[in-house]
Amino acid sequence: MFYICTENINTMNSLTEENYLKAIYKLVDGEKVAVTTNAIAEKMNTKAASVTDMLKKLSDKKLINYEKYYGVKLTAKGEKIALNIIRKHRLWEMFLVEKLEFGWDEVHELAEQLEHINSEKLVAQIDKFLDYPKVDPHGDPIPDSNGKLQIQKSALLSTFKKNEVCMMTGVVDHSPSFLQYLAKTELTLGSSIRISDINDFDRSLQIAIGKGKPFFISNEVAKNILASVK
Amino acid sequence: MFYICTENINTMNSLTEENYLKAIYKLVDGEKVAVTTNAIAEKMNTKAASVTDMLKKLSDKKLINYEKYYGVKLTAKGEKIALNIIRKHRLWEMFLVEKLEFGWDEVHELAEQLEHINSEKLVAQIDKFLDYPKVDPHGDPIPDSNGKLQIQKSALLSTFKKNEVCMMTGVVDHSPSFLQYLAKTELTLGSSIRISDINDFDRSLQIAIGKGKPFFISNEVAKNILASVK
DNA sequence: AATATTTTTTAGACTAGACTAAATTTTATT
DNA sequence: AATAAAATTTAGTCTAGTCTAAAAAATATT
Repeated sequence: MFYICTENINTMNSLTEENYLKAIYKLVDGEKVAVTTNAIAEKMNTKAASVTDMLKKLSDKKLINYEKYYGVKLTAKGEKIALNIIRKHRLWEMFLVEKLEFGWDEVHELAEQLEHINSEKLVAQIDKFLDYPKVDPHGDPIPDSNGKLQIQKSALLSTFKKNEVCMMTGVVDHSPSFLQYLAKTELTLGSSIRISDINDFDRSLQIAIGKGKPFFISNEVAKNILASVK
Repeated sequence: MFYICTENINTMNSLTEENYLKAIYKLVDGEKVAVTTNAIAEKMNTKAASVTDMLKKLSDKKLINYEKYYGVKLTAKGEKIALNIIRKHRLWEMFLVEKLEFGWDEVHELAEQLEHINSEKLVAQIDKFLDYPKVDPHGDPIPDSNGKLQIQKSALLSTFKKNEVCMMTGVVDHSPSFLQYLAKTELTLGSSIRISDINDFDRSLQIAIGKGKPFFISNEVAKNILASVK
């Protein structure tokens, strides 16, 4: 059963409130479990006591369902707001990479600022300007203006078998250091990857991109690359 | 005598501090007089008492010279920060109009948000993307990255004489209603204007744009249009 | 020059959001 | 089941920025 939120989400929420909603959304991550106070505190780089205060506030605003000592879930409205922020974040990242020559490892922090700019028209125009992209520079799906998210079915590169061919669709680790490492290889979104060998010793892979010559990647790297069968 | 600020202006200032500095800069407007507390309060839509508090704070940070009961002036550093915000504001306005199909009457509010985004690279790239514009969509000059402002020598359209030809370079009134009025005429930045007649009765003007046919504008309108001799 | 008016500042209070320390509730361990 | 440990909440404090009301200084008026 699905509830779709038709409420107007463009009531003013503070920057802090928006960041809490986003953090809760990311901690839920598809699962139906309630999010704990400590988990939010860690994600927000703040203390549990501060989180409790904010949870009361968000609960009063009907953006989360909050039960003392139990945890929180987003309401339909809260989730829609969170998805709208994520939409803006990913569209801005795409804009920075596609139009302003930013590297995919340097857009995150800046998008954290830009995602809070409040203007429906701006978002719509950026979307149009980019020709309605479906994923951001890291392969993460961009929610549509109704907060609908296209779920992409991808698996970790580490789960593919020898000689299989797949296409890189995203990354798990978004850290600049990992993205910078990838930039040194030929591994980018859309790369056609063939697993030419798997080494039993350390589970490292030998892969080839397109018709290029094979090279090694560690199992650690393979576990942070998303790919879909062709 | 001119003092050029070579200090790093990228120390963090709050959004509120930035808005105060901008307000003070705009109130000084080239003149050397000190700005009064009440004037700032009015511009910031706040109360004089709140302004006094902030002036102390900005004074402690060496961004303004503040003497009790006398008024304030920006220090070189304060002025540089203000100009940097104005630079960002005008570049964003230009971006919205040139790239995202915004009208010149609807960009101001949005640019008020965008001007506080903190990223040197972003500003540099937007500037480059727009091919280093010298003026914003309203004809206001865009300060360069050192905070230098190209002063444009323009006069009010109401000061020109009969049969003179000039080019529209800007507007005095930036309100959406005035800009929307102009959009209904052919008066835009760069328009070649010939004063075909001046009516003694109400000081209204008959003007022609390029080779178009003449039409009337009130003196009130003429007083809000900037133009330079060809 | 004395008084009235306006402007500005001070003093004290409020809100959002954060913190520490203490209290409470839940969960884990014996 | 009793107790220990961990998680969470409460209570009280702090800062930034705002406010009102009162005090002080500057300006204007008689």
